[in-house]
Amino acid sequence: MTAASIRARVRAEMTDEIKTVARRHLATDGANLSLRAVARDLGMASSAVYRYFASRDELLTALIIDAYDALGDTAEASVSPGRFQDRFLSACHAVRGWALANPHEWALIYGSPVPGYQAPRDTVEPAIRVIVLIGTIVGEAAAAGEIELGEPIGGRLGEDLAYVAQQAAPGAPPQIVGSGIAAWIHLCGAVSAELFGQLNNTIEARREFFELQMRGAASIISRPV
Amino acid sequence: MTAASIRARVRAEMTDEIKTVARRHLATDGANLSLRAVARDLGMASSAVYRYFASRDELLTALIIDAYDALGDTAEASVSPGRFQDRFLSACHAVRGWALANPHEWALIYGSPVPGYQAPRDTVEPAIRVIVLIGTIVGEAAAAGEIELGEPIGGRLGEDLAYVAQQAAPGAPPQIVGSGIAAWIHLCGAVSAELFGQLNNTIEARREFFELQMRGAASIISRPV
DNA sequence: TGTACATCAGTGAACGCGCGTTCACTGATGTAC
DNA sequence: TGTACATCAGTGAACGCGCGTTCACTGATGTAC
Repeated sequence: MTAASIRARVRAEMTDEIKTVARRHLATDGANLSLRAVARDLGMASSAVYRYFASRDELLTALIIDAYDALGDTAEASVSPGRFQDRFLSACHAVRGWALANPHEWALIYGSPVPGYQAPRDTVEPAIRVIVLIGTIVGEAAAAGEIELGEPIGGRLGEDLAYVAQQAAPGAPPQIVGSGIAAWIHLCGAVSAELFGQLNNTIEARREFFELQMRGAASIISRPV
Repeated sequence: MTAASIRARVRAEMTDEIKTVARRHLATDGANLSLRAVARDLGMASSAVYRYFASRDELLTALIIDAYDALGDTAEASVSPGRFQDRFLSACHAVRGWALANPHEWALIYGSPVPGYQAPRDTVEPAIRVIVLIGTIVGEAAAAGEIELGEPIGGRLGEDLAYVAQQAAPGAPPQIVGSGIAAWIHLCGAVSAELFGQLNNTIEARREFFELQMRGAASIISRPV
């Protein structure tokens, strides 16, 4: 191993360490996490962090990308061949499981936008992994004839959906793409509701309730309204 | 009008003015709104605000309660007698309309929790107005026979739902309460997705897509899975 | 009606704190000859 | 192999800022007799 590559590895490890500590700070500070506090926890001068991240926002961006990727990895890994509903539910439970294990990272990517923070372009690709996964599951089920097609969707919405289909799931019927996005939105809403406290003192059987909801979403996809 | 009541009115007006300015600051600062900045905008010393609110958190609480109440008023006012689906969709569109008009207040009440902020008890009652409204709509439709009952729900979730039904909609079958809560969660998820940017560069026909989703939610309620 | 007192809104200075970012620097480590 | 130089991680002080909250105070307005 060359000296240069050792240096690169040490640098990568330090970068990871900063991100790990920063992730911990998400719990207490949310998206207002403080560079100085992170540096303090690492026992280094706050200015040293600037060797690794050009600004606080860049660190935040790195955390966001990592969160999307970790969630994407988890969701993708959870899906194995099988029937539509099983695959869909696996993905949903994987998303929920990751979110429960990493609530503050979930809030970072699916919570209220951080005022003044503008996500750069390179967040887009990791950001769409879950919806692309759901699109794939739904598209394959449609191709396998497991899904009844609903009425075609016209108007502006029909065009939007046709465009998304063309970009992300060529060949998939637009109305299926619409159901897929709707299911994904319900999924995110269900996870956020649980995580952000909307079910407190109301529903304790959360996994069952989540499953009930996602079965409903799946049923709309396979037997549309 | 007695002198005392004049003073009380002036005080109430000043309180309102502070809240109005603070609401404006939600747009730029989110839930980190700064008491000093609010006072500055009002042309008064920051310490003067303490005549009206004991702390920053108390001001935040007032904004939260007001937001829940404004949303509750709007939703309740939108619902007139009629068939189940119309009533439900009216409520959904009213919620979405209010959220689009007041995005930062929506984020305050349905976005990620503010780190370190603990909502006091008096936020609970305003907070549940929308879900209570949906519960009422669903319950009345069930009583009128517009809704097919699904399979009874057993286990822990069944108990939770039975308890909620007993508290909030006496007489309503628990499985209907479950569908109502699920629909409300999808509603919140759909509004948040639109507001928090999840549909950017994907779906432009937002109202239509929202309607499609809420029709789906309504259909699950009236013809359960 | 007039006067003494109480109430209360608002001021301005201060406390003690934390923040992001910059900058000149030190010293270790690597590279080229 | 030894030396001169370049690279780069990390330091510590500083800049300029904003924050929530407290406190002693002023002065206007209301109340009780």
